[in-house]
Amino acid sequence: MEISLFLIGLTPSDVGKLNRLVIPKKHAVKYLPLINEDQNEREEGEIVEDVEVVFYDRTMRQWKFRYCYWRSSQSFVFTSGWKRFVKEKNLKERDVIVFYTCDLEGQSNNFLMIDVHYYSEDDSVVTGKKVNESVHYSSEGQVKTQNFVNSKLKQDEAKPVEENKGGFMLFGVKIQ
Amino acid sequence: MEISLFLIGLTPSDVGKLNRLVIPKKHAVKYLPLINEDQNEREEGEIVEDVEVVFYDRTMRQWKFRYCYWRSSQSFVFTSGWKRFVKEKNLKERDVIVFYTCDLEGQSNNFLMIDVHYYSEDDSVVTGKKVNESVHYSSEGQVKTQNFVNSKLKQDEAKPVEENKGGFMLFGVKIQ
DNA sequence: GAGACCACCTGGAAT
DNA sequence: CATTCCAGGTGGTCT
Repeated sequence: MEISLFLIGLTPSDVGKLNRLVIPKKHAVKYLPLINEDQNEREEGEIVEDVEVVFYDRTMRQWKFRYCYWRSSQSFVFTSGWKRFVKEKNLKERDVIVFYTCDLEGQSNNFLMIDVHYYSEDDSVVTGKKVNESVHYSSEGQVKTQNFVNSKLKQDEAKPVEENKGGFMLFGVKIQ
Repeated sequence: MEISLFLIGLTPSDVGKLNRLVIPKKHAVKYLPLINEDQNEREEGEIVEDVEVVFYDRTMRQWKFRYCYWRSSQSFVFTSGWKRFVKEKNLKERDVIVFYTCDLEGQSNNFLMIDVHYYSEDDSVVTGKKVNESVHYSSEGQVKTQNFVNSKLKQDEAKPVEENKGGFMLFGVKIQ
């Protein structure tokens, strides 16, 4: 089954000329590989300065991003590879990307997935908060956009979808 | 006594969002600390990439600027600290900043001073030249703005004020 | 040469 | 209050 890890609502900068995606720290430290955030960390811990992370989209196309920490702004970012993703997925501000881990019934071939949810005026949006914090969906498990909305994902919270006996859900489709 | 080193007439960019002040090269190389202008300069010459320069205004408030060379535009600039100066002095384009060195009668406590001359329509301006090159004053030693105009400073030229026996001039005021 | 990438910087907002 | 975070920037390097 797939487990939704976190969502990111895209800012103008995320899809603009800066060619980077800022990963909110709370998600970065929780779900992404450990990277060196500390100036004087040079121990055996195998903590590295940056790392290549690999995701798959719904078509199982592979996407690689350089994931690193910018000390000066104390922020976690995807750099290399992000621009291509934005262009080929035609991402715009307020679109939402969703990160999943795909756990295939105890098999060892877990992998990470990435998918996009294009912004629509129809989606209800919590007002008065910035994009990153205002993501939620009003539908009851209804597939609204690209056949891909997990119901009741609210307020940028990661929330596993419920398990289905005898199969698993992948991008809103039940696999037997 | 104080010695006027040079003037800079502020451009829109100097007071805008670029957060930098371009120092005309002729003044930078003549009056400011040597910084590394050359790609392959790595010798013992103690020439550094950038430097913090310290000035004092008429109230003896200290102002620090990062002074560095931008290879891409081949220009000498103040960066860090400049924006705060612009904001707190409420500088606008065509205002003029004046750099002084303050030489206290052979004492070793020389220091650099910075002051502002706010633009006024009354000031006659040489036409047809850009702001940086068109600075001059029409008054005959008359203090016009903020009690601070040194007379006959023309065409962006550095020109020492005449010495006064028994004291020195500081921001247009004779110190005994 | 233009664009992508890289390691920095900054101000405002949130905490 | 001070500190952290991060959206929006920068110049420089490489391709």
